Amino acid sequence: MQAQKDAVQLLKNAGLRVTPQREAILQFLLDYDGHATVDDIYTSLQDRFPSMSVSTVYNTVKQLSQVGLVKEIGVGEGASRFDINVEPHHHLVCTRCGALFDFYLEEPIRLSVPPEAEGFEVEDYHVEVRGVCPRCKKQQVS
Amino acid sequence: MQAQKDAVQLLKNAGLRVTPQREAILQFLLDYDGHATVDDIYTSLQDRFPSMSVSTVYNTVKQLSQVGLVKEIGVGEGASRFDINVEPHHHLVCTRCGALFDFYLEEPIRLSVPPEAEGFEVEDYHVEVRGVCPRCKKQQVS
DNA sequence: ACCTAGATGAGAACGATTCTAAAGTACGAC
DNA sequence: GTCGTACTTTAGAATCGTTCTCATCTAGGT
Repeated sequence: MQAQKDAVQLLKNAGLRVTPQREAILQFLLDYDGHATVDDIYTSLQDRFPSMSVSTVYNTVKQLSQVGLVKEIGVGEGASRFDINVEPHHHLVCTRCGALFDFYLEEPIRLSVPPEAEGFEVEDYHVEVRGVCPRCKKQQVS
Repeated sequence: MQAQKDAVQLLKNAGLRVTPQREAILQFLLDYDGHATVDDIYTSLQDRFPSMSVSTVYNTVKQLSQVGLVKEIGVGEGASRFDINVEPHHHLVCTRCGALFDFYLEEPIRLSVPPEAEGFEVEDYHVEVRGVCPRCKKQQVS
């Protein structure tokens, strides 16, 4: 019950109401090893919450990301993914199978802002590296 | 007629059939100052091609990007944008108004690939910097 | 126990994109 | 120049991810 307590506590600390659905969704993300989509969450919780609506999942992950408990990552094609790792980090995306890996930059980027964007106030940035993951490289019919 | 010749020539060189629609779409992108969406292209060419279908625009931009004549950029929310600038470059996105600016890195990124992704073959990468553009900063009710 | 702001659920609605199938056309071969 | 065929276009349906609506429900303070 330790892990379950954590989800409840995190919600409370964030000032969010604790509902069974939220608790389950946050707990799912805490336990999930990877980057879950809304559909991953929704289908995985079907057993426990047969009547939960997709809207609830969308609402919840949106709120969780607003309070900084999860991070939304929208890379490549298809659905957004949600990451319990909220430290600034970046992603490798496999262009063959869509697999996603975290990575960190050895040093922050240095950018030269063009004249038209003079005064642009940087909030954060994200690097999306595209390529072929090791597994797909093996299966390659090169 | 110089510009028009260019589009035709580019298509031929790329090994694509030259149709009036393709020529117009490529020409539109060559002339367009910025990052056009499919809808920008579609609505702008309504006058000249009243019966052109959105599918044609999608098909065409997909082919143009396959042969490297344009680059698809999918940043932030909403529709993909298409860029005639195919040099490697990156983007500033305004989180308020969605405005998009090109920028270049002063030096390439250095990344440390995590163990799970050992052997990942990098094809290319794209940096998306989020923040507030100068125009929105002025209008801010801070 | 009660009230009420906020959360949930079902399904409709939406925007971007892809698919389908039928009709049309570019362009190489003759 | 004409012909044939593989490729294109078109219109609209279909799909996918996401948001919206609104009636019902509930968490949590009083």
